[in-house]
Amino acid sequence: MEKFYTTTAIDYVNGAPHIGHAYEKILTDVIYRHFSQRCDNAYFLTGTDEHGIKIQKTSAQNGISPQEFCDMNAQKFKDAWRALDINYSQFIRTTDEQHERIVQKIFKKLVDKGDIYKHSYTGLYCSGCEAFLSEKDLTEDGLCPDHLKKPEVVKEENYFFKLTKYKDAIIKHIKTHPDFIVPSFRVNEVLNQLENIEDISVSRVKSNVSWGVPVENDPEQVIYVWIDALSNYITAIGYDPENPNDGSEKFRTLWPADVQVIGKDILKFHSIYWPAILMALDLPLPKHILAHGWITIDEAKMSKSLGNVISPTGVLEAFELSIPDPFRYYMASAAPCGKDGNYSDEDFKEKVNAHLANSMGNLLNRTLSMLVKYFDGDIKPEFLGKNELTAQALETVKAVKHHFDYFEVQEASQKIIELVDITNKYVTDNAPWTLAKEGNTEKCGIVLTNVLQVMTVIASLIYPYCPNIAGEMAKQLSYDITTKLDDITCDTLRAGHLINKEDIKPVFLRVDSELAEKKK
RNA sequence: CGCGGGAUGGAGCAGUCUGGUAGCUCGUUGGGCUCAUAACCCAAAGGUCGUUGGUUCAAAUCCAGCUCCCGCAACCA
Repeated sequence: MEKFYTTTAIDYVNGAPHIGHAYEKILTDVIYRHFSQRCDNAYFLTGTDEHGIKIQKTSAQNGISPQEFCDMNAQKFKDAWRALDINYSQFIRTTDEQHERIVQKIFKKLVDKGDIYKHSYTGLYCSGCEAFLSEKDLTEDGLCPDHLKKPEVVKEENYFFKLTKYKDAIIKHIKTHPDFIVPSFRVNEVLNQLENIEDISVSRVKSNVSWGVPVENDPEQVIYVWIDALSNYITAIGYDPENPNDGSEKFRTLWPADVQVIGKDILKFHSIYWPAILMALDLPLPKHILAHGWITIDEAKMSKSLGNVISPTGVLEAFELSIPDPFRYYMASAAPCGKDGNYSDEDFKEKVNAHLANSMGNLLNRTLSMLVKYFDGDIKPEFLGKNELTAQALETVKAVKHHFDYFEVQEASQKIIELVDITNKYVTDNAPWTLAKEGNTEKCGIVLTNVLQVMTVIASLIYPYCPNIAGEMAKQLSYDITTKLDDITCDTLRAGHLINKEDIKPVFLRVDSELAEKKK
């Protein structure tokens, strides 16, 4: 694998980031970090969508300019992602100068090509919504459901994109690329939607929406969200519509994206509108569109113990966590690929304590302690070697890679914990403490060395979910956490002195544990 | 009859295509171990696999009907 390019949806900055935004970023970050362990050129784009009527109105209500408002809110997203260790390569804002300039050129190119045309149409306009409504949106009395006002018949001239021109090509693409839409159970939904598509309006009259990218040579029109927001995935990396084959090196290397992660609510735009735009630009389509589900919250439970957990960092604060790893782990393993998951603080505590502290963290801790106790913290060369446990670890690496190939992030995490459990059982079955007492030094050493060797594999595998914990594990194992997955052969452990007693630290303490209490 | 998914021990899920001892994670109870983070290992309890009927020597699994839940269709991450 030479490169891996992944994106998230860009978030609308009208409000503050919440747990749902966070879920998508964590999911994508885990995927990104995994593939960065499998290739040298992994790239992760995220960002914010900042134009449109809502921003215009909200900023006006707050008495500041739209740009100031966007600056303020975009920063909130960046802060949240920093707190969660979202390791994006680039953060694009649709108000970036480069983005706006390229969007104008994309628009012009599509106009020149004839795929965007000007068309006047008559519609039902609600001044409360400041938007056109279709008849099926209205109440039985023909009123706007939100404002209970009768919409006016208004004639407006806008630009339209010839979506229908690409209908057959998109259907064909979806049918010939069954893994284009992930998970596959969404494919039928999209094919159904495709049956009823019409050309889409891609501009707004400036007098209605002024906060947007103006159409070149037609200052009365502003480019609407489809072209503006969707194209961020290519403008960010230097697409040049005037010279696509000679665009930036970065663009030629990275495009097409390997996976674009989005919420299931915007699947239609990413599996129909976006491919059509790309086809119109003669660009290849992304390899996969991953539509994730929602994280639902048991609000009654949440509000009782945690207060407002809507904020992405709320969970960290509520449990006084200094690292985001447990939250990341929980989120990434909360739901099967594409399905909804549920958050509850009870479940969070249970899973995180059981998997990260009791099983994984404690396994490293108990093994290192024995190494110090029985071998002064030394790895003796004669104890290095492979056995059924290390073979099992290599099998797990294979399985995890396989799951990530299908973006089965939860399933992959289960495989990792399975390996941890097997290893814990291996320790208990072989009882190194008994071997030591019996004077069976060699077997004792071999058992401990095998376990520590497997711990380096576990550190690598858990790294995408828990980068800090993995880093701490690697530190205590003198292991290079940047080791590529393909290079894992279970002989990374080196003979010599490994660790002193005072350097053995729990990599993750149970939430609510006594030790954690003492540490405060 | 719009399209699609689902109903499995206390919770969340796998198993259904390719019928044949109902499995996993977490929780509960008992035991073991004593290296470790009240941890780890073992065992047990707990399910007539939504419902009715059919096919079969045999159905969670195949077929038909029914009930309930959910997704999409309808700009919520």
